[in-house]
Amino acid sequence: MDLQTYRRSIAELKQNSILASAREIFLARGYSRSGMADIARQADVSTATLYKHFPSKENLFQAVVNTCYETPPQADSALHAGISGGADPHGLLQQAIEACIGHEADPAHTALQRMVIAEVQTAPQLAYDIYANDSQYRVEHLKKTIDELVAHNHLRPHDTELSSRLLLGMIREMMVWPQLFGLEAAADPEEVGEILSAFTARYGTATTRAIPSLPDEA
Amino acid sequence: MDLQTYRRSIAELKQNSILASAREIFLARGYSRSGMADIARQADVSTATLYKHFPSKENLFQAVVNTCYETPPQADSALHAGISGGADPHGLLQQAIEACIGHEADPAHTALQRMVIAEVQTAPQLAYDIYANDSQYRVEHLKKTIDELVAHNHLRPHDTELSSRLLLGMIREMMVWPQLFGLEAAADPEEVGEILSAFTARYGTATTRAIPSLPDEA
Amino acid sequence: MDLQTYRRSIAELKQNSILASAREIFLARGYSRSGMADIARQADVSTATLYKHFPSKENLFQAVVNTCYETPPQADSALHAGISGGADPHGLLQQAIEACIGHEADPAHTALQRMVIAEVQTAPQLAYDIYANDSQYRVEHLKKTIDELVAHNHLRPHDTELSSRLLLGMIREMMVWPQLFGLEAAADPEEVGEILSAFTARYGTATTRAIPSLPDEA
Amino acid sequence: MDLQTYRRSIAELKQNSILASAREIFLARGYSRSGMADIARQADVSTATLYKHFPSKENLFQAVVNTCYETPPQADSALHAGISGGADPHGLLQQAIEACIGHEADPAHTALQRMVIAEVQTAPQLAYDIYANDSQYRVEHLKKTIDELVAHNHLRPHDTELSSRLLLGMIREMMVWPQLFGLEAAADPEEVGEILSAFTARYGTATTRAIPSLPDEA
DNA sequence: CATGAATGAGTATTCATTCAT
DNA sequence: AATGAATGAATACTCATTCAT
Repeated sequence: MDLQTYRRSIAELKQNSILASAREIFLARGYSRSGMADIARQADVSTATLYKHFPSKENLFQAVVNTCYETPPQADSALHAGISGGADPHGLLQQAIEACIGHEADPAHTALQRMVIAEVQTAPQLAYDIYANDSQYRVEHLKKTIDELVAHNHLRPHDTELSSRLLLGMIREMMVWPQLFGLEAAADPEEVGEILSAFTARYGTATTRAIPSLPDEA
Repeated sequence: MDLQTYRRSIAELKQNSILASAREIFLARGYSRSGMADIARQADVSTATLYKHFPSKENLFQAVVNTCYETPPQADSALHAGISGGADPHGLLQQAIEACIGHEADPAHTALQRMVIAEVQTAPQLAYDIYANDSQYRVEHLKKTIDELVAHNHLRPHDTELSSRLLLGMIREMMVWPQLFGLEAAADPEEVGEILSAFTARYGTATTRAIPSLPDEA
Repeated sequence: MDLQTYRRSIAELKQNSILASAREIFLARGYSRSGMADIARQADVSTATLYKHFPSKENLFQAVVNTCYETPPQADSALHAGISGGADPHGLLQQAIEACIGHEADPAHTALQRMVIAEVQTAPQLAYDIYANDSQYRVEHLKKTIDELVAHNHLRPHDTELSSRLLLGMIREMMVWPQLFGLEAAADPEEVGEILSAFTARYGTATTRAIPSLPDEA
Repeated sequence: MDLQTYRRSIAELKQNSILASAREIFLARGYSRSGMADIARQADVSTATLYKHFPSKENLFQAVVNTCYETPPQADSALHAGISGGADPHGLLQQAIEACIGHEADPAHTALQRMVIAEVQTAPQLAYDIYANDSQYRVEHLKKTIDELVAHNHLRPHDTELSSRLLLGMIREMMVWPQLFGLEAAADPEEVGEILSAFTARYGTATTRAIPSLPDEA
């Protein structure tokens, strides 16, 4: 039985090595320009071994994509701590937005999206899954904060699902879209501030709405 | 000299034929799955002729992408006519948004974006150009309307460049993003309405801002 | 010693298991389309064990082919019983022919022949052995009956080795040859009758020869 | 137009070169052990060119098989000349048999049959075609002579289709079967004589039947 | 100047065989 | 002694690009 465990651990090591190699190469070159031989070489295994672990290029690709979504659930304790302690509602929203930016601005994440987008025609299901998973993930994250603020009367009750998406859209326009086309996009505080203002202008209560104003309004 | 003109016209015809064929095939199959031989066959020229006109696949691809942006600037006469005639400001904004949606929802446009995104690593300059051109085009279109509305005091003075981008971001989140991942996305009037409300809430004057309200506000 | 015997019996079991598995797979798919891994899996042993028992694919193939010829010689008691009891000589010959057909029509037998023929260039000795073994087997079977009939004066004395081969040739033309090429071949009584007639016409005595006549002979 | 003819002639040369190379390699090694690269190399073309001419290995194989059956129709003038001139009926039959042997004993023919037999499971239609074509060809050839002899009362009227097949079966047993298994088989005059005798014993008229007799008959 | 035939360097995938445990 | 993971060499097939005519 010891042998089995040993072998399993070895296999896991190799598999991880392959996945890492594949991830790197796929992200760097895209799906079709990545060769199985290259991936194998970089993972220090033979192509045959590679195929023992992943029966096809597509399969390997999917596995790579999946590993990119196995992110450990990050503690959102800061949020709850803050809201109960009467923390600044603007600060909380801003934090949520910046967290979202942090995720979306990850170059690996962008590269992954590029690949999936490139393979929509070939692997529509994968693209659908990624879209659903990804958008859902981001929206839920934002929505949780927004719902919290609504619950504490810092935002007016409304369709928070939709408002989250609009918020996400503004963030993406600023951060993700340029990156997707290869541009470096840094989070500009002014832009983040304007996004925040636009959001509170629509969904804030009298208090929260009042704070950020247009430059020309006295 | 006549012979030269004749030859030049023939060459132009062939070039156009090649471009049309390449456009169709590229859009249908994506860059890497498109073969030069297929493009040549469909364009009814030899591969050698194809290579005379476009010295490489990448070059041809760039040319194809460029042709897609040589669309004639459509007359927006309706806008100016409307605004002078005291037309409904909400209606005008909505028209602008819907025009934007109409452009972005074009499947060919989406396919093109997919391809350019897929080739960012290979052709970063092209991707940059497309991003700049495309976003600029859409933003300018929206900005023109917004500026017009500002000029007529239907919106408050503000950084319309930025507000246009935020507006575009919300539109894209609803329309472009799903399509990019292969999902069908239809323009939902409610969503469009909410986008409009969010925009006017932030940038509208007292009059325009008041009209659409959250359901729970009396 | 007990341990050794035990081990030997285990080894024999495995060997048989491997042979059975290999036989099935070889016959079903042919030599080159059969994989050692598949054979091992079906025999429920590891590939290494398989290679311990049979050092190469070709070796295994030869062993398989050989097992197919280790069929126990079936008792032809019916024959001797019949001939002493003054049984119908035509009936006896017909029985022998039909027994031959029965053997040759076995799909497994045909598949085996196909494989051996396919591998003549690779394993000429094996092919030679099979040819010798197989033809000898069939010829001897027929010859025994023929000799018996000669002994009882139902056929004239002659080179029965040669006549057996001619008889076998006629049978094979009707049964084996089509099957070898994948056609279904059923034993047509008329054809069998004609073979019989042809045989007795040449080798029969006045009595036996007379019985089956050409349609146009009065 | 001259260019076209030139190119066509070149293409034909290459195609023939490929076919010759493929024929040789296929016949020497069998289908599955023959590599397209080897065939291309021997034909002095690139694999890509090979694939331009024959879109797949199977296709090439079929083409090779077909070329083996494009034998020029041999003049059978000897037959008709002979029969009208009152030639020896035994001699005519013997000639037909020997012609048949000549064809069947061709090593290339045997190798071809081996290959087709080996690929029955993969290409059943091809095997069927070859079987039908080949057997039909041989049978017809024999049948023509037999019919001729019947017409001239040298053989009794009978089902010549069937008798041809029986004759072919005897020939094949002596010549083809051993060769198929890799044995050299030479035409033994005694055996041919016996085949002839067996045939005339059954189908000959009183005259023709009488000539060759069993050694033990006075 | 246009052609289409030709190519070489690649592609993913398979398999008989061996080796560390 | 048995395992199953590992391998290297091979396989059929493709494609962007060039060259002789």
